[in-house]
Amino acid sequence: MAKHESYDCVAGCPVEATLELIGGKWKGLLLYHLLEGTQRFNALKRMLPNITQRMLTNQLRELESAGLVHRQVYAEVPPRVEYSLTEHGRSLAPILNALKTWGEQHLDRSTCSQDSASGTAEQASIGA
Amino acid sequence: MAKHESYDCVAGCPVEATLELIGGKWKGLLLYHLLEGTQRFNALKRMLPNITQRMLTNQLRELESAGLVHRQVYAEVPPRVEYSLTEHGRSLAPILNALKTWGEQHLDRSTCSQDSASGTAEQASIGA
DNA sequence: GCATATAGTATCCAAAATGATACTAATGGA
DNA sequence: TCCATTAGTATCATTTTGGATACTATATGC
Repeated sequence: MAKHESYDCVAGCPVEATLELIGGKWKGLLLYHLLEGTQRFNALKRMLPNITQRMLTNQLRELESAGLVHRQVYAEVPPRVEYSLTEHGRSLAPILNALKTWGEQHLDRSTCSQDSASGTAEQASIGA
Repeated sequence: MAKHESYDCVAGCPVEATLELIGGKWKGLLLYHLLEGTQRFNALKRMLPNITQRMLTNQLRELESAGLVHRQVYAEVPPRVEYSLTEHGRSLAPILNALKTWGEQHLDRSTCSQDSASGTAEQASIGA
């Protein structure tokens, strides 16, 4: 999504601005996983099997410059880098949970490859 | 943002899926404005001064196919088309409000051109 | 001496999103 | 007769995103 520097909105501007921070391809996911606690680079990579290193680095750096994520480097070999949410990032928790809840209630679950509930059918397909 | 068809996430998937629905460049804004009620095409265009017709049509159509927005065409001349939220769309209200509140509290207000509160300075700039 | 692991970079390319601009139809009013 | 209005389309160019691939450093274990 292209950034817009001058928000030409009068009313909904903060909505767009917030959406821009968390709207990268993997950012929602990353934030969501980091909500569970500090994670190393490779741990995150394992959680997102299809992400490339480039994108993982990239998205994490963007989250870092947005002040949402803290990056802690340990001078060891092999290197160790731990990522965690800042206070700022943790304050997104209600939003992330709202997104998750809405998605679970309103989107067809079948798009997700695996999930615990596969027999129960109380989920609404989009048209409903 | 590129769509991903097969959500490779096990846990945060609904977060990403929901984000995809509302993550278009103007979608957050459009949904936010439609929360206030039914709007005609040109009314929306006036609310988003920098949007092009192409993008407005485009984003509205996408919201429509996502089942979030209803498009009512009146066979008049000149044409009249009214856009409103579906139930599905209205159910996003908590999310949109959460995004707005978070943005107001955590983002530097100065990026926004105009807004009512310009004297009070209780907003935190990003670094805080 | 060599492979392994970690957390990256660098480069190039493809695809998707967005923007600019010009065009349309039908009717009412000046 | 001509212009304005509405809600679009069509076409093209540009920008932004995302993906593939190959490359790096260095201590450790074998």
